[in-house]
Amino acid sequence: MVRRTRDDAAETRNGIIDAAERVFSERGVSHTSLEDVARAAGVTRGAIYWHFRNKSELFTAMVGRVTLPPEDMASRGDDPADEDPLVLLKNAAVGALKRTATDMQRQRVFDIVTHKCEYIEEMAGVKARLNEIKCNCVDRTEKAIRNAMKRGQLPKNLDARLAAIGLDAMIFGLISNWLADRNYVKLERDAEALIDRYLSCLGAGQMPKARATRKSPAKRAKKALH
Amino acid sequence: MVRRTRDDAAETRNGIIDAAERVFSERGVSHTSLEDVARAAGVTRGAIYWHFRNKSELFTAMVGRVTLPPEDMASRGDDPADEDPLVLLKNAAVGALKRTATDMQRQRVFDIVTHKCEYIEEMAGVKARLNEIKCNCVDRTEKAIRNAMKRGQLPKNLDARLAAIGLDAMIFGLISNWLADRNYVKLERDAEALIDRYLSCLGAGQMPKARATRKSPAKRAKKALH
DNA sequence: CAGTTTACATACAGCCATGTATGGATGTAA
DNA sequence: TTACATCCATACATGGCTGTATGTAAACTG
Repeated sequence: MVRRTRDDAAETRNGIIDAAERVFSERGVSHTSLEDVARAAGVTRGAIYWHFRNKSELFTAMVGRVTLPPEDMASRGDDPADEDPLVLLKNAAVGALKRTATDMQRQRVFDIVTHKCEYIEEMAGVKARLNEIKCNCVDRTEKAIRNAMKRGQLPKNLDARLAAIGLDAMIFGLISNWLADRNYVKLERDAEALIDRYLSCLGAGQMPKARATRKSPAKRAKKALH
Repeated sequence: MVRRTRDDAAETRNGIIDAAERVFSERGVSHTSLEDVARAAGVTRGAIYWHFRNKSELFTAMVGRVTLPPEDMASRGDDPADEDPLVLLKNAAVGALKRTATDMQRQRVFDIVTHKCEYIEEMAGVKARLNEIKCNCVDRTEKAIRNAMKRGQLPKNLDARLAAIGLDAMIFGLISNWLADRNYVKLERDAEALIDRYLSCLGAGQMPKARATRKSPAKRAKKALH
């Protein structure tokens, strides 16, 4: 009954979203009532309805609070001034995978987004955002690949668009599958090898020593990395 | 009120599942009531409760009725007797993608499974099946890659397990993204190029002429295909 | 051709979630 | 210090969905 200050109110709001993350990831979005969220947050539905119009808006706020893996791939070599776009792209991809593997909050939210909610018209807002993130991600990956082509790191006749689509699809698939079953792959351990293979493979046609061992491109990338 | 024969009953049952496919893919699984399904099927809830214990069982039956993309990759070169496992694997992957792009029913059901339902304990049964399908898929892909290595189609030091995981993740990611946005990629048109790139890249280290153009491995595969 | 089972439709009871309305206590501004 | 806005709890009304119980006509069985 004690009325709180503005900061306390913000804390309450964050607490509600924290509770929503936990409960949503346990019971799924549409199977959890706002009463469930309220109990988990130690408040009543009144508090939730004060901060959010309904469950949908709470969910949107929850998703909007975190950085999702696709948009986590910042500075990925899509700037023409980048000197080694291929390594930047690799680091961005591996970093996104590893951060996903270690950041519990991002795990929970991305798990909710991929396995614990249903995309119907009511969710058009969140779906639009996710879609925009994805398109943006592919576009920037494509640019990075194109830069790498210009700098001779990748063959000239590569279809940059398809290469970008394939890479992002693989990353998404890896995270999605891993979230569904952590034993599926040791994400943190194998992230670099998986990305390395894909990227170095793209440039296979350019690698003179490629014949000796498939690892050579990866080694080159690793060397350039440090 | 007209009591039907056994065949009519089976038809009713199928009609219910057909209706469930449509309504689930429109409104999501947990947001559709059995009344919705009944109306769409032209029956009452009584008919549904006669054929199924509850919505969960109806959903399970719906999923069990179709062949999902991962298990659709039959005869993929995982038999040691296969002479050209790499081409078999490629055909299996491309075929699964193309069939997904053309078979409306498989599209609907896989879309429901990936974007229109929530995986909570209640769905443990379906989740377990999907997981088994996925593990089985990766295992067989790994065997095919291993066979290709034995036959000299791929380098000896390839990590077959990771290569299989990467390929399956990419296929899953492509289908999932494409179902969420059909403009994302022209799946049917680009399926072969995407798979070709991945597989030919795996073997890049073995290709003597790889330096000339990245397409050479793909060409070889295509030649061997016919 | 009677009895039984099948294949549904209809009717009923009950809960649970939602949204809103109301109350109340305290911060905040004048 | 008063007046108002903020922040949240409580109370209430409502509807929708579920599961089951019951009804019933036709098919099937002997």
